[in-house]
Amino acid sequence: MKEITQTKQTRIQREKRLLIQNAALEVFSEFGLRGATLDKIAQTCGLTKPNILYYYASKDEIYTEVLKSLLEEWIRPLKDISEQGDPLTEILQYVQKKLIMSKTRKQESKLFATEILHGAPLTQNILAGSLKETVDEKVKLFDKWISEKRIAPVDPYHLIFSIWSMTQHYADFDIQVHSLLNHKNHATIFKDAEHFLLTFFSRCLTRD
Amino acid sequence: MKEITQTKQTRIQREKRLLIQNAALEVFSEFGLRGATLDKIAQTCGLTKPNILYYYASKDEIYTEVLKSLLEEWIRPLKDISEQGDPLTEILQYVQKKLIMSKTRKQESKLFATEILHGAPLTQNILAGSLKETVDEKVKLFDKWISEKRIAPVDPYHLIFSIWSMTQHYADFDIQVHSLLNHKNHATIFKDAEHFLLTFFSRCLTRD
DNA sequence: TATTTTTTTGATCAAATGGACAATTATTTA
DNA sequence: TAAATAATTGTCCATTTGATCAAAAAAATA
Repeated sequence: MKEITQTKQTRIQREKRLLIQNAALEVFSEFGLRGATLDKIAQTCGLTKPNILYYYASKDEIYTEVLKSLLEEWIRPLKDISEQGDPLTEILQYVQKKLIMSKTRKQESKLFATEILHGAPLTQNILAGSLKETVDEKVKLFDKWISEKRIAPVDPYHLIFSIWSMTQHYADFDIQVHSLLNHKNHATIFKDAEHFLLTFFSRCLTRD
Repeated sequence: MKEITQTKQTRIQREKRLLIQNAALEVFSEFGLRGATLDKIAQTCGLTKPNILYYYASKDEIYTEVLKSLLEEWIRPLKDISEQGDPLTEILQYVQKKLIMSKTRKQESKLFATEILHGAPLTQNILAGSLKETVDEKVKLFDKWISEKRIAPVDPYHLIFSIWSMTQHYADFDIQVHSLLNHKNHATIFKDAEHFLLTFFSRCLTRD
């Protein structure tokens, strides 16, 4: 097996690794790290189990890689919040982006949630690292906006938590949401959710 | 092994079953259904594995029982919302109760979240049953309050989702919350969260 | 095309794990 | 206290599963 650190990857290596990652995301997000089996991943991507272990040293390595590539994408929208823009618009846009991610990246959301829920064994350094950095930066920005009276005073950390929790809820708890809404049309639910969230955060952030 | 359906349970049966349930809650909430092992549960409560299987037919049966007893308690505060009380006060009190549950019943919250996240294989009937019943009832009440202009107009279903998601976030994602808040004192975090949530929902529900 | 390198897989292993069971011990009941 | 019932445990089993490896097949390279 080739070293992961090598710079040159063959075409086949690139293709197969991606194939495995996609299958792994599907299986891990549904069953969790321990519930997922190499057999299921193999079956999902149409490879044999030893073949998978030719590309990845272990099940844990697959899990770690899937999670890593997910996390970057996960943080990005937060980084996009711009000091130049209108505060309320910027924040509401962030809410919208997060909600869209819940709709289009449900598997990623669930995988991330499961990871944190079970103690973030493989993510703790990232949580304390690049995520924390970005969050702290935006918290400062929010505090600035508050002191300039451009948004209503709220604890910026908890504001961010509220955006995360409310948007991700539609991905992570989709079973419950659909069940309670009589299995209403998927698009309708997200349209309603968007309207609710934008109203909600507008009201909350424009109060004196 | 005695039938579960029998009415008379011996003292030992009652004690040991409770012992097992508590240990199971601890282990299941940390590792999930598949990650939890009978050995771990046995070790946690100081019994032997065969002894556990003397009281429960299978691992799944333990899981189901723990989850069932959890769900009743989980729904209760929602039922407490009273038509007689002041609308805003009633809703804010519900928020507070849910937040307290996140603080004092973290394991239950995590177990429930994991269950829903992974497709609610053992809970779907309850979701569609007694929980849905209670939710629908309170949604009607909220709609009534809105039509009477006693609270601001919002989609009641999504309002409930927002309360659930924001409060449970402090239990389910505690690792992330603590990590981002520099491992600040536990009590302080919940005090801040409470203040944030009450401000948040007040603003949102008193807008015209 | 011949040689080398990469990729694939069937067979297999060892550890973990849910569960069974008979034998033993403790408790209750008559 | 003796008999009956309940509780406990050591031992064992079958299955699952992550991982190994040597041999075969395919692809790249010279």
